[in-house]
Amino acid sequence: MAAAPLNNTAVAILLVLNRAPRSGYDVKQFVDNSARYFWAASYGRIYPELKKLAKEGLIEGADGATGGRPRTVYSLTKAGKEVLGAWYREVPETLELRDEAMLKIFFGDAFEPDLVEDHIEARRRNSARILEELRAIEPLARERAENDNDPYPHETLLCGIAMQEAVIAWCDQAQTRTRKAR
Amino acid sequence: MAAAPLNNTAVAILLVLNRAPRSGYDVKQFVDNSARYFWAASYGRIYPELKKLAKEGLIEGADGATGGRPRTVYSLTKAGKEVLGAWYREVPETLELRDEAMLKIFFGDAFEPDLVEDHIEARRRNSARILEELRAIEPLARERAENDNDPYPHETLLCGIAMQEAVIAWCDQAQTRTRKAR
DNA sequence: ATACTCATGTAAGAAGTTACATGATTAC
DNA sequence: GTAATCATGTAACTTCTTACATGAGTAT
Repeated sequence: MAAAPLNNTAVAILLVLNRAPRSGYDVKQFVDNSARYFWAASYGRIYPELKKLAKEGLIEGADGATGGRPRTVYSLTKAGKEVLGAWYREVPETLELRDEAMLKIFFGDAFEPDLVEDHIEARRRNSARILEELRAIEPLARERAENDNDPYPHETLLCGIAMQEAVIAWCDQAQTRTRKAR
Repeated sequence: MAAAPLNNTAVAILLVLNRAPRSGYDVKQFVDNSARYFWAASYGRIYPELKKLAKEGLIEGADGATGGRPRTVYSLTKAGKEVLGAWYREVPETLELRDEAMLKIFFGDAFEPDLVEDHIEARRRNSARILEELRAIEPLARERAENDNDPYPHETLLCGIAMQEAVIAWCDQAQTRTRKAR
């Protein structure tokens, strides 16, 4: 069977399971607590995808029930590691942004200036909130980077911080400039 | 009939038609040439959505054939303007990013350092290419902002430039830091 | 002539969200 | 006991991409 290309959910699952065996629930938690700002996955896709990957032999499930609570813990198979390695080597990479506030600002001329300013302000608040969250976990991430000798999660966090700071700075400048022009 | 919430394609269509009547083809062109970096739309969604919006009475089509080439030019109805205005006033706003390079970098520890560096480099090139494109159209956008007395498209362009610059700066720093650690 | 752009559309399938349903365990 | 969290899943629906098909006009 030809290797079907890995979808967004599949790569997230394989990457997470490559670190350690986990349940579907835990995969979702891990993604939410780490890659959430640049990669999303929902239960509605994770569970079907786990079954599909298991059927294809890229992962395998084992019973990991804790007490009476049923639980399936999945781990990568050798085939799964190979497919993941091949995917990792590929270079053309998705880069998609969907930014509704920016869309509203772009088309702002057709609406009242006050409304546009609200959206610049909303965009600012959104970035400020994310920035706060990122900064809150940054010390821990830095510590982990040193302890585990793995700089990458911390580095991507720094990228997120830099991006949010850039947007916030722009919001401030844009507000000043457009206010002055009124 | 209760107002169905506007989807991503619908808002793009309404915003574009609110500026001036256009064909489906032209809507796509306009979005591609302006909002492309933070809002995407495909023909496969635009044409069905045009019919749906027309059926709902938010837009209406008129024959705009040029010679023997058939063409339907759509324009916003009064109802469409109202729905668009209501949408514009809403504040909770989608903000989604899907950044495959960042995902690969995050999970880089499980792979060879050279590969991770390739992905940082790829991410940098990607942002550099976008930045070049944005900078190329910036002078024209600035001129238009002054002539049309509409600062917003130029402002969002400046935001895009700032974001790309931030990512590029981070790529440079991340490469230096992770190389040093090797 | 031939290649490109204009212009509209459909079919098929993948991907995705959201809401719902179920039940166990744990912390208060 | 009750609320929150752990844990798994499905159903219904929307959205979206991609590929294909068609044909007219335009520039070389």
